[in-house]
Amino acid sequence: MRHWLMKSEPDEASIDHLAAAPGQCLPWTGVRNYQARNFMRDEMRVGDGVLFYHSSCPAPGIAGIAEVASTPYPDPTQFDPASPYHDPKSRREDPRWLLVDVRLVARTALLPLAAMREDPALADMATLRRGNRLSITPVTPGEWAHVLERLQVRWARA
DNA sequence: GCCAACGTTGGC
DNA sequence: GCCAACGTTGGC
Repeated sequence: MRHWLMKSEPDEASIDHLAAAPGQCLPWTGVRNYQARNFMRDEMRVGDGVLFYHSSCPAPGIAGIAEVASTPYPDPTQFDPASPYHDPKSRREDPRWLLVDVRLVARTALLPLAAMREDPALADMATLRRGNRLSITPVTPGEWAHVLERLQVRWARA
């Protein structure tokens, strides 16, 4: 099993939205970056662990734990002209953008970005690297175990 | 609002 | 294929 950090703007999809969703599960819509898409399309498996990260907000940081809850499938928003994620160049016969569903495992206290940066155990985290803008990044087993420990989350699959 | 960093576009 | 221009991300 692999582990991931997935960024979401809480205005759009916060950990609270996830907790309130049917089955505490949401489709990860809106990814329009090929590298992030490829992680979902090629490397994620159902049951993979997810650090749910709040970005572009007053208090950025890890807000909870989630898991990958589906295999990849086409992001419906790419075909919706009314959606901000509409992609007129994507064809239904050959969808450009795929997504996975994500299910809540645990809401946690916020692990603020500043605290992540101060933590030597997280010094090499992909998402903390200079200039990184990827909304989905791999998390190593060590980083995953460390974050769950800090957040006091016990998870059978961890 | 600012700005660094990166990704994408499109002319050539 | 190159690369300048432009757009986006995301912290501050």
